[in-house]
Amino acid sequence: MPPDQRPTDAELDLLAALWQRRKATVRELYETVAPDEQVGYTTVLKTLQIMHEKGLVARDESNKTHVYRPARTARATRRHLVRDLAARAFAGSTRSLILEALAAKRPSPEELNELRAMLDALDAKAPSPSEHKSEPPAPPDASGEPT
Amino acid sequence: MPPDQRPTDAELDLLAALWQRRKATVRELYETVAPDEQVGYTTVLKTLQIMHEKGLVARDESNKTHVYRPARTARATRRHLVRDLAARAFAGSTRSLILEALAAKRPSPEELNELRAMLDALDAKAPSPSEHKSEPPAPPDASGEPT
DNA sequence: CCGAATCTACGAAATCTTTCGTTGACACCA
DNA sequence: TGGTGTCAACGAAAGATTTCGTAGATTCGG
Repeated sequence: MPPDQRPTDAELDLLAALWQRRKATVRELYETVAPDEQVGYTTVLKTLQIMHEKGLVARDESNKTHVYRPARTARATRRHLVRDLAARAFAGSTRSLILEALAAKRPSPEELNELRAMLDALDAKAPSPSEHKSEPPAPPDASGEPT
Repeated sequence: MPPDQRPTDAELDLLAALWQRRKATVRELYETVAPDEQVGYTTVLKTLQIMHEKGLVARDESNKTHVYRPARTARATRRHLVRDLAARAFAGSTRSLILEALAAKRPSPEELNELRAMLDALDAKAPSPSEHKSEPPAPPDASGEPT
């Protein structure tokens, strides 16, 4: 029953679309996703229904045409995915995941400065002991989607 | 035939064990992995055979007891996984993946300095145009496993 | 040489994921 | 009102992954 499963590939495609739109109908998602992936309308519908069962999305059923939205924020899901990948492929080390990500795509000088700024912001706040309670003071969300 | 598939979860467990040992027999991997995961010997064997078909591992068949080793370096596979996650969950942005990873586990001051050093090392080498040819000048592998 | 232990290969069940066809409800409009 | 179109629900096929049992070969110790 853990409401925190890792989305499958097909599910993640839909989540990604939902992160951009905040909310959407099946048809909207179908039209967004169908050009890339090669899927039919009912496939999208069914996947959303499964995601709803799993608690990955919430939906508004007050109208005939249901409106879906992510059950968690993009940030929360993404963080979960990063942690999961760190656990499975980086022996639990988020740090070495970051190092590898840096190597994976060499950042531009601007991005390097941005990252530096991020690091400075992080140790400005004395390394807090509480790993679980408080959110790390929202680092600038560079992703473009709504938080 | 692309020899570059994303390892499945079960496969990644075995790969992780192989990254540590560099090479191992089925039994060794079984004993490594069985306590955590709950799997039988032949499951491990079968999975390795499949991984061999897929080109994820190579094996020495000169003795009756085959010896397996990763077909690619941990770094290459990890980088692939990072890129893949960036593509699927971060709209292709490795940078925002990194930012999320920083938020996921606040690094200690030492780690922050390490990361800073890494950034400095990166822009010391003028951002090379060639994205494909040369490896980024091996950043210190902080992961503990053999490269 | 014999039996026990160990190994690979293979097949197939069990499970999870992805896909789509069909059905019935409902809405719209000519 | 009746036809057309859109919708959710459902079931089930197709595909991928994970699991293990069984069979046959090899090795090893007595």
